[in-house]
Amino acid sequence: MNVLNEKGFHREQCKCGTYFWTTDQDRKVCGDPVCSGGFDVIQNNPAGNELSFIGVWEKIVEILKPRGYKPINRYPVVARWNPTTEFTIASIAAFQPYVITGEAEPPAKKLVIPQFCLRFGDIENVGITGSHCTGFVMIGQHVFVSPDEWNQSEYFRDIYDFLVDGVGLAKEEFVIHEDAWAGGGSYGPCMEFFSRGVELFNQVYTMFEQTPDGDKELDLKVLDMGLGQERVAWFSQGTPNIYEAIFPKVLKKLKEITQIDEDLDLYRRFSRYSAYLNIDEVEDIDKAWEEVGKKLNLEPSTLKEKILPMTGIYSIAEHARALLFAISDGKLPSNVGGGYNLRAIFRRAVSFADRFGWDIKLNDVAKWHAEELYDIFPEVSDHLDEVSRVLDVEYRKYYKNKKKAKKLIKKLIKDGNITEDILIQLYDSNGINPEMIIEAGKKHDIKIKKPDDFYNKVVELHEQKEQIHQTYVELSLDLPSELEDTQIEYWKDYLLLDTDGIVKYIQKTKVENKECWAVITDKTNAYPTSGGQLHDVGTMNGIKFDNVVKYRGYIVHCLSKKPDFKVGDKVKISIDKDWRIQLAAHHTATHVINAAASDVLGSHINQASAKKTFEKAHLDITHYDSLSDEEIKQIENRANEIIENDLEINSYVMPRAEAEHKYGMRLYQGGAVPGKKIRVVEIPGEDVEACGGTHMHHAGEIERIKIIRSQKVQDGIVRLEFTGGNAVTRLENEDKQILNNLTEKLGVMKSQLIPRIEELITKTKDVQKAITKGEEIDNDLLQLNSKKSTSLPVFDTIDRITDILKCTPEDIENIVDNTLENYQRLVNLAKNEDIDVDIDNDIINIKEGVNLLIKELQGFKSKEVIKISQTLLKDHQKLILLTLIPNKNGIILNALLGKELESENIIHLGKEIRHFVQKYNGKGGGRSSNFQGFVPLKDKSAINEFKDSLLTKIRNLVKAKDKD
RNA sequence: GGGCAAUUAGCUCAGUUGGAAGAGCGCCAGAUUCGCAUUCUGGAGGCCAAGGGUUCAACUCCCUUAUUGUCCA
Repeated sequence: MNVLNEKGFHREQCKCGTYFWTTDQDRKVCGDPVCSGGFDVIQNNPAGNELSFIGVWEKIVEILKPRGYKPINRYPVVARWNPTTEFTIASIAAFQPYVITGEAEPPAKKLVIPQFCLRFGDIENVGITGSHCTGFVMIGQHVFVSPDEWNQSEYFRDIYDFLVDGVGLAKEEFVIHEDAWAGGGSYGPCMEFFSRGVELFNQVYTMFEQTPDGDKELDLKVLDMGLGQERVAWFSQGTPNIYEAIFPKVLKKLKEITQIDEDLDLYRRFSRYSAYLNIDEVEDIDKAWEEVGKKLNLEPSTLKEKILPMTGIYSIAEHARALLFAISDGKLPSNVGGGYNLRAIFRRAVSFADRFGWDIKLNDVAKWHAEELYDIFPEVSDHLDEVSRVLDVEYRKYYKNKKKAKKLIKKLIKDGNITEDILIQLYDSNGINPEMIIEAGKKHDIKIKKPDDFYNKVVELHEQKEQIHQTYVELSLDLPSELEDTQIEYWKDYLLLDTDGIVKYIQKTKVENKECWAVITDKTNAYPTSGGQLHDVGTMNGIKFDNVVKYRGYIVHCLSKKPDFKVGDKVKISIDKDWRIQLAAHHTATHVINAAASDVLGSHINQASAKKTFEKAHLDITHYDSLSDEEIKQIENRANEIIENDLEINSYVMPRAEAEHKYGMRLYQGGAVPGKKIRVVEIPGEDVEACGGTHMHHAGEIERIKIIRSQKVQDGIVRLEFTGGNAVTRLENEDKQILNNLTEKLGVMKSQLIPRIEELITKTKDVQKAITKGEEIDNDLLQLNSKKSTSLPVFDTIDRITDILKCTPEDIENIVDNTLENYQRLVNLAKNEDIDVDIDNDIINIKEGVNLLIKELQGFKSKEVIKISQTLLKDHQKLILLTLIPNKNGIILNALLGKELESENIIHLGKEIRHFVQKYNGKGGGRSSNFQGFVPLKDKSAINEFKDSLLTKIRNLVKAKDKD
């Protein structure tokens, strides 16, 4: 490196193998803290200029802007534009993948960006090691140029000058490592700047890409320099840890509230060794504390007592800042996906506050951060209310879980015998870590051993169980290499149904496990399944195609019959009109719903996914709670209001950079979209999305939207299912049909349906109860006679009925049928008066204090008979009660013992009767006080014979018992 | 994206190898009291999350679904 030689550096190799550059003739180790023995920033701070956190950014702009670097705004931390990552983890992620691949123009050829990033790999180290953060700003120095414009020494000199002139670091103070960096299929050499054990930044020269044919120089060379704004600020100020340097105002407030016994001097000394407490690199964390204690001449317990409260407020402050950015950029804490990381840091922060009994709300801490960062990130102050609401919900969930955990632990302690498996299971299923249980155990003098490799075992548990995902069968076609991409016609106008195309390729193949003839034409208006919208159906020269798929740049029509045309022929492609209009209605409706949900619920609403078919559509939105009926109604009303206003739906195809500049990252609601140019669909003033779907011209064409239902599909994501256009009418007709059928079944008018169904349900219940309890049955219960009526629109009526019956609309008729049948059966039984037992005449006295009753009950269910028996036995505690229910296959036999006989141990019904019925090919069993079973006897006289001998048997058994 | 757990009275939860649905709190009534609190007695309140399967018999076993929670990537 010419520049380095010119500045007086020379090259050395460290014992760890790394090549490095230094001005120090005697230096033999590289700058990594492991090789050079811990951090050394704090002693004799080497930086000449003290820069505040924001000052670092200001200084870099001051030095690099005159040299042609354009300062640009940060991108969101939720990387919607980037299909390779969920969160923005580095400044270069803002330009991945499409700028790097050359598909999209960069905002400027040379730029600097203060990119807030999230990384959750080191959560446990935050606050402890003094240098780790989950959220941090990576200042990017980026250049995107062709190979002939590339000037590596210049880029190196620019950042070198920032370090020497901007930070005021003498060149003797740093060491530069040579290394290589690879990622995303491309790679290049890099230079890492270390000083006193701290890596300040890393400059990567991405110049090559790996291809199957070997390495190739990239058409677009990329400079990727990422500088930790926090680290440089810390370094230049020489504070005891990174946190004191980056948010001093927030820390000041936290220290006021907590009144902690701050010992910065101790932390200063401690921080020299805190890298030894890095969870990732240390095997036994307790031992590590011990060692650090030794070096500081302190007992590990005293050390922890002094240091931990400080790590507590650092963690709280750090996590609150990360949460502030993540939530205001549209990510919600959740139990799945990336949202889980947010929940993890939230809970870690809150548990620090709980452990020390501090009265701190993260909502406030986030607000203070927004204030402290206002000069560099004013945008995070815009969403503070929403952030606060999200945090409140999170607090609620946290405390609910904690309460539950306490209860579980209490129970466990009571039961004793806490095994390793139980510990693992509790952690995995209930989130209760072993430390909590051990602590609780101590209070009750129960020793619980935590296995040494606990967390490894948890990981193992998951490794064993996790299976390989099913991959769908992909289409594979042998396409000629010169075939050009299909020209897309369907963006022009959704009502364009017919178009001509030249056949380019025909092959018999299988698509989604169905045989078909795949046909590719030079251009087509047939929409392939994509962006959550189902494919078109239609005909090609009269031959039906019922599927259309995307295959690389081609659109493949899947024909159901062998085509009679050949390659080179001109064919007419026609799309099914109803199908196309319906899908367009559903797709446009999805955008309308998205806008309406955002209006009603707040700006945190983002699309998580969506699906549009012929029958219905659904949209998954990010929201922290399930929706109330009221909210759903509001969204539906708002959506229909947009339709009534008949706003125009505009679509433009424009360069990606221009679209991003004009509309921002909200564009990527449906996910990342490839291509230099993207299509933007806009409902002016309501919604803008990058979208390739077929859309209507005006919102009014949707006619109306009906939200069918909403459900929480996972924590933080709510699904709205709805229909639009003709599908609403179709659905309405289906529902009308259901209601018509119901009026017939129940013999009422439509307006009386709801009260009648309610009546049916309650009277069925009441009759059943009256029968089983032997109560007098009110005549009113034996007929459906309510005259009440309520008048509701069709959809609302169906909604009400599904509520009452706790079922889906499809099941309504079935359930009403079953309930009616059951009601009729019960009414007949009640009228029969068969249940009234003439106790005095029917009871047989076996001996003193033991009575027997045998009773046949037609048309009852086994459960009902048991209930009736119970009622009867309440008044006759010295009774052995036998009941028979004849049905078409035989008789169901039940036997019960009265309470008084039960204690006298007079007979073992379960065993004895079981033994007895086996002679009749019967089956059954039970306990000493009851029997349930079945005997396959159908003939009346056979049943009577069976009854008699059963009576004799029981009488003999009871008498025999007497003799013992 | 995947794994695991839970779902029983208005609430918090028990329920043994399948064999008669329970407790505490709350609610209602009666007694005690000048009245309230308290205490005592009695009572109401359950499609055991939904659907299917196995079985003579399912809260219990198996499968599917829903909801809630949790852990991992």
